[in-house]
Amino acid sequence: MSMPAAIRHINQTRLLELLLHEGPMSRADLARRLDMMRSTAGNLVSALEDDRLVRDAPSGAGAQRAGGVGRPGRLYELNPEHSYFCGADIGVGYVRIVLLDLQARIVGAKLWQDGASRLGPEEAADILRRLVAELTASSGAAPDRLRGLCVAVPGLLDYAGTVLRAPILGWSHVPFLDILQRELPALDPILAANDANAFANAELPRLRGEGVRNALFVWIDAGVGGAIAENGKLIGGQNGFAGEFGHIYVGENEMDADSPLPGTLESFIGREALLARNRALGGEAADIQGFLEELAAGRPSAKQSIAIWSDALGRGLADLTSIFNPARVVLGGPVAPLLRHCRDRTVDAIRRHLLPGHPIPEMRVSPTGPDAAAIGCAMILHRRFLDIDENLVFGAAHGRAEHQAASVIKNRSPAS
Amino acid sequence: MSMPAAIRHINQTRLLELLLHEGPMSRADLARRLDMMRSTAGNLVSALEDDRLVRDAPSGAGAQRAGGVGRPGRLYELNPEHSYFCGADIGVGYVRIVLLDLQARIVGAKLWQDGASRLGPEEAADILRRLVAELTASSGAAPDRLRGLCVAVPGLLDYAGTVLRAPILGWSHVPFLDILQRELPALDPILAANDANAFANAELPRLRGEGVRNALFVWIDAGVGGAIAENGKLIGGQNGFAGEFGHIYVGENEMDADSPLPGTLESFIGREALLARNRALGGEAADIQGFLEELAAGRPSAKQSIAIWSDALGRGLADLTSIFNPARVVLGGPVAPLLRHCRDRTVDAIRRHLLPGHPIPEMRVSPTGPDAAAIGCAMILHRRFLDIDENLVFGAAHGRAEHQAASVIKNRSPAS
DNA sequence: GGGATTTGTAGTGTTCAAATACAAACACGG
DNA sequence: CCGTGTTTGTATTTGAACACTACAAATCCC
Repeated sequence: MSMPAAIRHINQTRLLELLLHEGPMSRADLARRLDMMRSTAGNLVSALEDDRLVRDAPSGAGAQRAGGVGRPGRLYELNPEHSYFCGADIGVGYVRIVLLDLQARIVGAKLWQDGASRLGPEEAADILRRLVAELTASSGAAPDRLRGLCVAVPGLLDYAGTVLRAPILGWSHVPFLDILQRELPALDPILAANDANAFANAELPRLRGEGVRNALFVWIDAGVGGAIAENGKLIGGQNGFAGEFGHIYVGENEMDADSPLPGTLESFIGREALLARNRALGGEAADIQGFLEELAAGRPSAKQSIAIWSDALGRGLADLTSIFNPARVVLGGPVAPLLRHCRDRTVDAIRRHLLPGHPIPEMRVSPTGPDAAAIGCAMILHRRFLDIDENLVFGAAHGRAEHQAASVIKNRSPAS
Repeated sequence: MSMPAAIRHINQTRLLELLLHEGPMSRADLARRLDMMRSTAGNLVSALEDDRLVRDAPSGAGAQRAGGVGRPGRLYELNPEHSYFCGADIGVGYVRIVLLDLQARIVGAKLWQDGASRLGPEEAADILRRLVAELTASSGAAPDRLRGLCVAVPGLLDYAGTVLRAPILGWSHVPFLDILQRELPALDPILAANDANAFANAELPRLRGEGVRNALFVWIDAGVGGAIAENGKLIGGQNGFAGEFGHIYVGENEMDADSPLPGTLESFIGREALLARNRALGGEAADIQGFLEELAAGRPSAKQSIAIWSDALGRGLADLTSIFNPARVVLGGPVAPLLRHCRDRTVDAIRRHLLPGHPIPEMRVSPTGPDAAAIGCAMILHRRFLDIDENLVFGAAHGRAEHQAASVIKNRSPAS
């Protein structure tokens, strides 16, 4: 990138991110926050307004600043209609899809369901094509403003978008990204991501708002996945496999007989493992809902099961805490709400396995609903659209392995 | 940073790093590699030459390019005498210190030893002051060219440079960085680092040269520490504690009775644990050297001990591999050479605890000698001196928690 | 209604990199 | 030994972007 253009790109990006995170601001506000001259900020805003990336904020919004002395400024905001980002989530018997606008707000969602059918990749791509078309139409999003699609899959994906294994779906070595790109040629950036990673991306903006930049995300469903945020960014590892917390060793008394790796976290705290232990102890629940009811009813089997669940989770999180030193742990997925009934025991277990004085991360259950993975996928596209393109600024040499897709030439303005 | 200056800073940095990693080059070479005009590269080189940061490469070096058509270029290199970086390592009964020049070459080293004395922090600072003075003098480094000191400590440090605990030294809650800054007021950037982290910094340049950007470093001495490199950079965590691999859980059959956390990796593979198990099995070795001799002699106790050591290490590395997906694992420290006698068994143990097809990291024993931690400390300073200062380029908002010391205003040219 | 205060904008200057043109240094071939 | 081709290094011009200054516009307060 020619160099003056690079610095323009940096300043544009800083301005757009500021509007995203802090809401409507005037040119003068922007100049102060970005530490530049008002004239420069004004120049940038004018250019961005010409590109329709920002627009006048509706007069009501933003609450003109309180200490109303001097000429009031005109407030600007990101133009939500400039771009839309589509995120999806494929599971057993369902496909979820959501649409975010440039302000990262949800403007629509759809759910396709079909009993217990295990979707094949082509079938999934076909459903996605239909859902994307319906959703953009019903949301009133101009089709040429759709800035890509990202699909979450409950399995292991490499950077090339190949699903190496997704046992729940019965997929193995499926070049899913290639299939998607073939079946949906109209959508330009298409990405595929692991579901636990997508979940983490849905949670990251909240953590950013709270100033938390180092966190662990643990997704507990049938299997156990996760992700690691260091300094606000997720870690990928050599092949994009980083964050597989389900296979760490926590003890000898596992429950899930089907587990290919005995003694691992997943075989203690995954859904089937929990329910199997509960049954072995005399319970009858067939799903998490039922288990929580048995727990509420005070059945000893349920109490004992959740105690073991809690101890295993604590053992695993203690290891992860001593490895990563996160400020927070966010649990997500259908099994995560169990934490609400054993938080103290879990924290105690973590503490017991660490040296005295070691900082214990805050434990949270994700407030995001079942759309979390789909939202996270859309967030990946959204962030990518607004991020600084470090390759262009620093030149390719500076590193940063390419994530999940070839470098997109940054051109936020449409061909206008 | 005023903006044209920022882009100048980026280009200067790219140029200096290119000279560092690839050796002497001409202005035309630089222009090609950095994708800029020859005139621009020439301008940059002239300015850097005025600041004495680069100089003509000695005519012998660099082997004027082969296809000798056209006017030959004058080769430039980093001026090694422009800056020196001092790294140190404090252990039980010894203090090591090394000096690197701007080309990251070792220009001198010193070792202070005194039996088994446990140094106090003030005492250590005092010894360091003497060693630094002696080393700069004997190396012929101009004192005003010394660009700081970084000291490794075998214990847990936070970003403020406080040693929370270093049981081997008997330190606890020691504000070591403050003490160093008070006792060595002449040295400007003074940092303190964990020894395993420092070790990792000594290994990073080699990995970079091999194109490995995701790696684990495991330091095995009395205790077990480590570090994680993601995309070429070490991970710190919320307080700088990330990389404490010694406390992950690997089983019930630990050996070190003194270990405060039973069942952890450290209580299986740390030096005392290994030697204790060997003795329990009939061996007599009092140190690693002795153990290796017993092993070479074929004593069953030693064979059995190293098998257990290997299995525990494999169990721990399997967990870490599934968590991080590193391309390589580098072992360092006095106990690391044991791997050479049980590599296959260790790799098998890792594989057994992972799902089939999961990539197994390459296992290496660090080739760096006992100076590794001190060298790594000096490397931290060296890299910091040559790195792009992202705060100045992106503005403070862009993030990146400050590492180990307040932001240094980038000014590579001395007050000349 | 006048003064204080803040916002937005226009014009000027500076610092870069890009582009171009040209002189200098060498190899090669006759 | 000398011209030709090739590459290097440098001088000059041009353009892009921000910093800075000055000033008009809009509002509040007294």
